[in-house]
Order: sequence, then C-alpha cells, then structure tokens
Amino acid sequence: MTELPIHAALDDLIQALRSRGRAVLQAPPGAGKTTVVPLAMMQAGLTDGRIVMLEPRRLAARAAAERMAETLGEPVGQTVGYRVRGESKVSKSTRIEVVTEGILTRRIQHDPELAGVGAVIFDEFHERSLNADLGLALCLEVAGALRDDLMLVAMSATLDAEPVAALMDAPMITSEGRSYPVETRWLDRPLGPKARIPEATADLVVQAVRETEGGVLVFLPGEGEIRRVEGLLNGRLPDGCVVRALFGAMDFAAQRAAIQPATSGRKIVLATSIAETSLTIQDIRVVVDAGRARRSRFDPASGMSRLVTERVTKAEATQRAGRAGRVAEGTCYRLWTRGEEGGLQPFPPAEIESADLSGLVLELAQWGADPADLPLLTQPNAGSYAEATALLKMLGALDDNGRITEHGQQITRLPLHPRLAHMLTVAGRDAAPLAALLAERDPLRGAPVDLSLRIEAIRETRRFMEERPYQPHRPTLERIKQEAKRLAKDAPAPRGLSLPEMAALAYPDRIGARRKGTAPRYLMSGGNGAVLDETDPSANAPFLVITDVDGDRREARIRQAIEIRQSDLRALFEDRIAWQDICEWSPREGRVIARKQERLGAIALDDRIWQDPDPAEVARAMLDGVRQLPLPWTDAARRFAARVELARPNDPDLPSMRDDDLLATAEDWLLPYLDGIKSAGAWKNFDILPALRAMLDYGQMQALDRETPAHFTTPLGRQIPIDYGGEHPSIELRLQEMFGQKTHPTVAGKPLRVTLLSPAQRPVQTTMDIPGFWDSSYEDVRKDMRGRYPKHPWPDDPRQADPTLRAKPRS
DNA sequence: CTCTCCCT
Repeated sequence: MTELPIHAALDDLIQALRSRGRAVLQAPPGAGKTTVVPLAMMQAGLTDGRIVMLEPRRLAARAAAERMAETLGEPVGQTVGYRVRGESKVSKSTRIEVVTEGILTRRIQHDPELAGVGAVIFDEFHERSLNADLGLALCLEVAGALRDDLMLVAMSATLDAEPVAALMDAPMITSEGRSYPVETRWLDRPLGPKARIPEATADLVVQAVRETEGGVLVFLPGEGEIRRVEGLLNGRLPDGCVVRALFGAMDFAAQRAAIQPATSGRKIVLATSIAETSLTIQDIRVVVDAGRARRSRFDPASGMSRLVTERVTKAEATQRAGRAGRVAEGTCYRLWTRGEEGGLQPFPPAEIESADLSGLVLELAQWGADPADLPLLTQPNAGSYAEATALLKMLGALDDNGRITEHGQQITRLPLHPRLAHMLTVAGRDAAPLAALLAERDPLRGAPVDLSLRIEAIRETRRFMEERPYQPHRPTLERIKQEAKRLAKDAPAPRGLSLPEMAALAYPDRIGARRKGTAPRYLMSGGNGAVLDETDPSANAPFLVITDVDGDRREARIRQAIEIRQSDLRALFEDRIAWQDICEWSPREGRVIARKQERLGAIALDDRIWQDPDPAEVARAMLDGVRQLPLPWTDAARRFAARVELARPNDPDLPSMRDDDLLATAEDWLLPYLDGIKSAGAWKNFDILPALRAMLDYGQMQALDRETPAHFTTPLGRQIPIDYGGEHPSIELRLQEMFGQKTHPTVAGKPLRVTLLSPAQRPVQTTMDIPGFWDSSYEDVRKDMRGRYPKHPWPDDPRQADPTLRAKPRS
C-alpha cells in the first residue's frame, strides 16, 4: 500500500485539514485516493466524529468499504461500514461510513447539524452529479452556520479543480497518478459528413488490432451501435479474437463475463460510457474511441428528457484514453483528427444544467433556500427549474408561493421521482409495483405499449412467460420486483385505485386524447403531441395515460401507456376540469373556430359549438390567422403603401407599410376593421386600403398627396399616372413631350424613373437624369429616330425645343 | 437511425 502515489500528498492534505478544515484533492484515477484518504484522516485523529465518504455508485461504495476494511484486517461493518439504498453495514464502532450520494441528502435534511459526523468527503466530485452538487452546497451551508468544525474534502480526477477550491475556500493539493503512457493516434483526415460511425469504427478497430497487441476497448455511444459494430467485425478479425459487448442494460453476470480477462485469445470489448468510470476492465492495452457520447437532456418545453448523441468532450476523451494505460503502456485510436481536437468542449454539462430538476427543487424547498443563495458551483438551468416548480405545484408538493406542503414533505421521504412518490403516497401500497416499474428501464421493450402487460409480468412472471408471446428482460424484472417489495413496506394503506388511475396520478400532464383521423396520434394534457404505432392494440383508445415516450421534439413516440376511461379522468381530476370558451384560429381549417370545451389542460373531454361568440374575440382570433397568412394586397393598396414608404424618410411620423411591420402592428390598425372576417377565404377578398388609409391623419394625408401625388403633369399639361408599384416611382411618356425640360422631375425629393417612348409608343430610353440624357445618349437616339420617324421633329438641341406630340408641319 | 449513465 505504501507504493501508491497518493501517499506523497497525504501530509499536505492532513496539514490543510488541520489548519483550514477543508481541502480539494486533485488526483488522477489510479492514484488510490478512495481507499487511502479516509483511513489516513482517521489515523491522523483529525476528528472524533464519523468520516462520511460519498460515492456516486452503490458498487463503488461497497467496494471502497470492503478494501478499507481489508486493509485494517476487519470485516466490513466494524470500523469501516457502508450504507446504500436498501442496504447497510454499519455499527456503533463504525468510524468511516461510505455512502451513496442520495443518502447524504436525506441525512442532512433530517438532521441539519449532522450530529456525530466529523468530516464529509466527496469522491469523484468531477462527475458533477446532481446529488454531489447539492450535497456539497448543503454541507458548506451547515459548516458555515451550525458546524464550523465540520471538515470537508472534495476529491476530483480532472485538472480543473480550481473552481471547487474557490467555492470551498480551500487549498488545492495535487497528487500524481499511477498510470503508463498512452500514445494517441488520430485520423489523417476528418470523417465526411455522410460517414457512418459504426462502419468507420469497425474499420478503425480492424486497423488497431493489426497494429497492436493486447486487449482492445472500444467506446461507442449506445447498444444499437455496439450491435452494428459487432456485426461489421464478423469475419474481419484474425483467429483467436473474442468480441464482447458491455452496456448498462446487460445483467450483472454478463457484465462480469465481459470484464474478466479472456482465458484464451485476444479480447475486444465493445462498450458504452459505462466502461469510462463505472467498470474497470482487466488487461486493456488499446482503446478505440468513436468520439460520441449519448446523454439525456431535459427539455423544459415538453417537460421530458430526451437522448442526444454528441461529440465527446476533452475530459471524456482523456478518461477513455487513460483506460489503455492501467497495466502497461498503451495506444489510443481516435475517430477524429488532431485538428478537430481543438473544437471539442472541455467538459460535459453538469447534471444541474441538463437534467430533470424536480427532485432538486423539492429538496431545496424542504431546505428552505433559494438556489441563488446557496453555494452551488453551477446554478440550476432556469427553464428546467421553472418547469420542475410547475410540476411540483401540480402534484401539490409545493403551494402557490413555492413553499413545500405537508404532502411534499411526505414525498421527499420516498426514494422515488416526485411524480412516482406522489402516486405512491396517494394510491397507497397497491401502486408499489407500478412505481418500481416506472422507475426502471422497460422490461418489455418492443412489446405493445400497454402497461398492464408489464404489471402482469411482474405479478405472475411464470404464467406470463408461458402464455404470452413476449420475452421480458429477466434481470430488470427481478430488480423491479425487489424494489416493489421494498417500496410497499413503507407505503400507506391501499385506496383501491385502478392501474390507469394510479398512472394518471403520476402523469397528470400526459393524459393523451386521440386526435381525429385514422392515425393514432394523441394530444397530451400538457400540450405536447405523441404518436402510437398503428399496429399497437391500444391504437384505438380514446384516452391514454402516456407514461413513457421517446424524446422526439415535434411528436414523441409512445413507448408505454394505458387506456383510461373518461369517467376515471373526471373523478380523478374533478378540480382541474372546467368549461372554457374557446375562440381561436385553426391553421388546419383556415378559419376561426368558436367552441365551448370542457378541458383538462390542453385536451377536451367535451366539445360543443359556441353559437354566438363575442365579435371582439372573433376579431382577435382572426388576427392570429392574419399573422400566418399573406396580406391581401390590391393594386390600389400597394400603390398607396408605396407612396407612404416613399414619403416616410421625409416624415418619420408616417407609419411603416412594409409587410412585416404591418403584421407586427396589425392589432392597432387592422383589428377595428376585421368585423365579420372569420376565414382565410374572406381575408383573401378583404380590402385593406381603408384600414391602411386610416393609419394616416388628415394632415398626413394632405402632405402625402402633395409629396407623392397620384399624377405627374407633363410639360404639355397632361396628367399621367405615376406608377408607385416598383422600386422607384415611374412614368412613361413620349420623348418629344420632354423637349425643353432642363431638370429631372421628382416626387418626395426623389427622381422619377422616366421611360421615354418613341412616336410608336415603344420604349426608347429609361432615365433618372433627363439633363444627363440630353448631354449623352440623346445624340445616338436622335440619329436612330430620325431614320425611322422622319416626319417627327428631332432637334439638335432638345433643351431649346418645344415639347410636342405632333409630327412636323408639312413644308 | 427503438434507450447513455446513475441515485434517495
């Protein structure tokens, strides 16, 4: 044990804790900090209280306790113990207690003084889990207000521990790691935009196997990609190579088999990010990194999380590469170029920035603090925070002022998402299997969506497997059963609710009402859309409680649901169902629809035509339609708008007549004129000119007539219309009618576009500068015209000639 | 082109 590199840093750490009571220890994986630090703190006699260490995973908590106990030559549960959900090995003599992160939160909420605890160590803090962020913030508050003797240590593997040290006002101590050098090999040129990750990864694996020796670990984003690469590698690897998959959904035994050293041959493990931190694989010398990571991201707009596949971050790529250097020097192949390396993000987002925050918001409400006042390393995502608050109010866990209710207090005591804890609290013990099911991954992936099939598989597994054509995922099913038993123990007496009623308690915002039409498309009470596979047996249900959907933004696919009767909805949500007058623009029908609807959130339970809607409301709804339709320009209206636009630079008070400005201000000028207009058809025939004219007052109108007159008076006194439809206002007239004209005609201070015509009314020249025309091209025009129209006058000096429309008098 | 990891 003395050979571990962490020992060199221990003196500094103990010294810092003795003088400051806090420290940040930065040590790479393999330095041995997890087992060495708590024992060293105990042996230094820093505190009489217990030393509590947080681990992000149950397996890691158990393993750390076991290794420390072994060092002391004791069984676990004496000096060193652990406590994870549903399992604990601690006794009166326990001095070091390893716990998972959620346990600490519960303990602080229950006993804010942390009586008997002398120190808290946050292991793997760089992972930035929601519970670790929250736990550290709460501990810092406790240490600041109630317990100035409470020691705090954050241990982090990455090189970016400074922000934590600053937050904790603690010295930073750095330790060397104990790993071998890893050589990185990049691609020569970037993957094309059309390149497929599995194909490209398989090629790289083949190359890596050819160029190196030893076990190979391949990082891929998910199970699907792992299966595809597995298929692509078939037959392309030398004899003796053994390919194994490794991902979270596999059962424990299969995971262990993948991790074990191969008894013969060369091992190639295709893994998700599970192999990045959670599981260490023996005898890996080579890493192939496909460069992608799949993460869950909470979308506040839909209130749901969805999975996204993104480029890995620098921190993840470093961590992955490090897995090749645990036993000897290794090699890391990256599916990107050296040049692309700079474009990678440094760290993945912390959970507090990207995850569902319902649990966190409830914990903060129980703590009685606003997140802005807490010493958090990162503030929670504002949109997710608001969405979580709204959900908790809907569940009755928070009151209107955002304070925790008695019901909310009960919810925090259950080890479940607030939705499920609410359901279990209200429905009682009967809901335990459903709560366990909804908390786990689906044991019947690919089967019809009906939830009752899954409950049947849980309750009567043997009969289900004999009689039903679906194969449940056994390890998941067993976990669910065990968890259901545990949840049932502390749950209140059952209230006799049906399965759909219980599910609806947890998902009041995901009651789906089938839309009209043949496709099984649903509108959910929360306002989002969801769609069911057409062949699913539930596809005709008028109402569904939708408990699981994929994350598609526009229309999510339903993965789990259960049909619910309308009468059940009415009984369950009596206080949230109400009649509403609906007067709105229907983009689908292209008209204003006026109805009276009995609504539960966004969905209608009953729907009737509203016979005599208020005209003002109709006009307002029509306005929403107008914003989605083109403006019905007539020639006259367009001419008028063009004149106003022309005059506007000289008179800033004139309203803008550009389409987008008109639409933006439609409420002011158009609304009073919309009486009786209810459809796209009526709007198309609507004359907007009177409404446009009414935007100008009397004075402005007079100025407009003066500045941008409807007609131009020719030198011969004729009135010809000015065309305001083009880019410039323009007129057309016979060239000879402009003889004698020494200046160019203007409106609103701008030159008219003048098209000069031949005696046969053909365009001869277009000009915005008559004097310039006389000086330059008139000479050529004159020669041409004289040949064609010899009977007409074509004087040498047009400036001095008289305007005329006649031919030359006969001589 | 059907779901990463984890926790009270």
